[in-house]
Amino acid sequence: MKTPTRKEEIIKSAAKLFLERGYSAVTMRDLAKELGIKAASLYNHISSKHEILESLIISVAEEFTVGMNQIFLSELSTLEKVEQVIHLHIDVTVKNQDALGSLNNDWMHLEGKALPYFEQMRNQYEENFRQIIKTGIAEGSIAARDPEILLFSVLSTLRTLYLWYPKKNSIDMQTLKADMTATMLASIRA
Amino acid sequence: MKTPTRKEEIIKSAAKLFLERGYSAVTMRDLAKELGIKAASLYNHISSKHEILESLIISVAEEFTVGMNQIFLSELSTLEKVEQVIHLHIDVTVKNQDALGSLNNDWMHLEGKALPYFEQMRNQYEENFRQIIKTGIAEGSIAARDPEILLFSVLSTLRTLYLWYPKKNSIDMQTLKADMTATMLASIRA
DNA sequence: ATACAAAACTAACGTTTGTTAGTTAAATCT
DNA sequence: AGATTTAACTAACAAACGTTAGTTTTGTAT
Repeated sequence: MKTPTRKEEIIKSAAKLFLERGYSAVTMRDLAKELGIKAASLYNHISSKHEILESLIISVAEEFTVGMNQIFLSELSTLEKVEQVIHLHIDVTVKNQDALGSLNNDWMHLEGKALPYFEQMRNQYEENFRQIIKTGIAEGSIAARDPEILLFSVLSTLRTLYLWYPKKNSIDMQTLKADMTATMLASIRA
Repeated sequence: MKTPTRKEEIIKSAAKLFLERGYSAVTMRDLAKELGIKAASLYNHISSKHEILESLIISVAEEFTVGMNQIFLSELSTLEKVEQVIHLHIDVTVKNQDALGSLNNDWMHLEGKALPYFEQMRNQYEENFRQIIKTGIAEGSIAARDPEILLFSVLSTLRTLYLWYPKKNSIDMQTLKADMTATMLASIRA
């Protein structure tokens, strides 16, 4: 647990506010007030509001991408791969709770190269997941329903976890993983 | 198909832009440009930006509330109730595609009485759904897992449908309802 | 005590924001 | 045709926006 730099503290506070109100509705003065300083002081540590959004979203997106690629290229069975994806999602979400708000709702406000870069990661991620599901259907381990519906059904739940997890921290990590995995596997299993 | 009033056209355009960029990121000048007029002209038809958001969100929320109450109070079996809720969600989503963006992401920007009113409807909706699920678990028709996880899993998928449906309009309504219902019932069934 | 770096401050900038006031053009009704 | 309604316009406002420049305070190391 190294002590965070001031920049990291700013980004963390920003993530929290972005989650509550959305990127566009949070002003630099709001963010400054949250930290007990003036808006201009923020610029000793960060170069723009956009930089904050970018560093929030891109780092988490890369974490998802790396994890998914690893699973996709592994030698696991199809259902084991799905299970790993679920665990990946839970882990990344729990570790980056607030940032996931921006990733899900404010990615369209990314600027410059960051936007296509993000979109490409996101598409790649979905495509990998789609392939896993299609393979499962072909080999009979996953139900023969429309693959888009199966994909979107699982992905929706995973992507919305950030909204629910913080409110139900009575649930321990063990139960969360076990019950979520059971529920989602049941939804797609043949 | 009655011809829409100018006000309705404005609200419809607003819904589309709010969906794409979020309420706070859309300016009255953006909205005016979309309609081919000047920003000031909007105020001949609407009284404020907030009014637009409010009418978008509240009307759809009420539609959900009415539908859910009807199902909740019906004599159907638990699983039939869940099925009806799924159908309700699909119907309302397809009919109000764009407005669902605001409902899901911008409800916190509601002002005055509209905010607590919305929150109350939303809580009531979730509570009704929770009761249905708990009853199902008690009577053995629904899997004995954490009810919060079952609830959030199904609700997440339903609430995110507005993001997927427009992109996959190759899928016909018949298949959509059938496959979604099958998938989600499988996820919670005992 | 002095020097240096980190992090705050005040003041201000040019834009953009939602909105109002007052006026004009087009469409509909009598 | 004249009157009325509908819906557009131009011009402008005060407030809030992200950001810059220059300065002062605070904490740490010599």
